[in-house]
Amino acid sequence: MAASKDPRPCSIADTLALVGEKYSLLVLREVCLGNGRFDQLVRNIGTPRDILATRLRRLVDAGILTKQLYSERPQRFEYRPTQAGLELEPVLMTLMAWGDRHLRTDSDRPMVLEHSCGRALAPAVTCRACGDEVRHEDLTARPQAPGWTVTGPTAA
Amino acid sequence: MAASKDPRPCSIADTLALVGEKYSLLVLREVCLGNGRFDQLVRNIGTPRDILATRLRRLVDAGILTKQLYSERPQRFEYRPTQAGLELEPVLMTLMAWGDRHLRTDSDRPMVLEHSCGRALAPAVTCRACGDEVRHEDLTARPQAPGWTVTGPTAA
DNA sequence: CTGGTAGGTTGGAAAATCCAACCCTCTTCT
DNA sequence: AGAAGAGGGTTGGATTTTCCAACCTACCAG
Repeated sequence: MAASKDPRPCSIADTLALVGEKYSLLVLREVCLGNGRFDQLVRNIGTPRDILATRLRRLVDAGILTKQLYSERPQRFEYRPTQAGLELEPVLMTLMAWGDRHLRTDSDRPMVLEHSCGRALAPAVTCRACGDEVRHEDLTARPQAPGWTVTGPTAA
Repeated sequence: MAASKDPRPCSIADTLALVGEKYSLLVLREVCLGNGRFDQLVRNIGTPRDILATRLRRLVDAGILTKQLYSERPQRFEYRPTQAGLELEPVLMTLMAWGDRHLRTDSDRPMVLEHSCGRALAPAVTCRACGDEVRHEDLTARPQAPGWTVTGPTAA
């Protein structure tokens, strides 16, 4: 992940630098589902074992996963999300919702998340301040760093 | 992007197959900000030009971006999000919110999104059915495909 | 007619990925 | 006791992507 040149400073880019490599978010998906063992991860994600090992190290280093001992003898480990890892679940939910809507039909959904209210989860992103669902037209981007402008209808 | 073996069928994985390659979501970020020209993208993202060209083709093919002519002579193009592309903005918002919270201090934020309600956007993911903010413990995963289980506290 | 801008393409070196095979430590079966 | 797993990785070498600088085309301005 060579960060080229002098790109716009951005939390999206910084977050993707941690979890944007191939398979990383799928590891998080499985770990959030409770499938945190190495062989489960290999099977459920379909990743090469060596790549998985490097991703796991990276996610643990980043504080997104922890390695928990679940058996002393033989020593066996399981990966679990930290609080920070759990806070990435909204990213997974929005990705999943998009795929369900644009890449599949209603009858074709490979997984349904049921919310405690009893309905299948349809996630909406809302503004914590006013509660309204966030639409593109309601956003104004205000770059804080000098020199980084925004030209579109969303401009500041 | 070789999809190995026989992984869990999943809309997250399918969506990432379209937008999960390096730089793709940053392209979408810039395009959503209105910076859709080739050289703007190169400068703001810091991507090699050839990779950018490949990503743009892929995103246009996927129906996430469109290539708009904005000048006849000389022929000049600009990339813009389609409706489907705009519907990926929630992914960007949740990624940005995570980075702002975990990778930065409050005074250090490189960009602030202002919502039409007048406050800086703090996005929350809520259940469209009941309106509550979605917490990890309130979700139950129900795999629809046979053979794909979930073992954790989130299990079905 | 020289230089500059916009939007790319090309070729070769460097890095990441993929895959199969292997290793080590237990536990269980016979 | 010996053989066969299961779990959790590591290693070596072939393949694929990325990276980077240079180049190309079309047009416009001085």
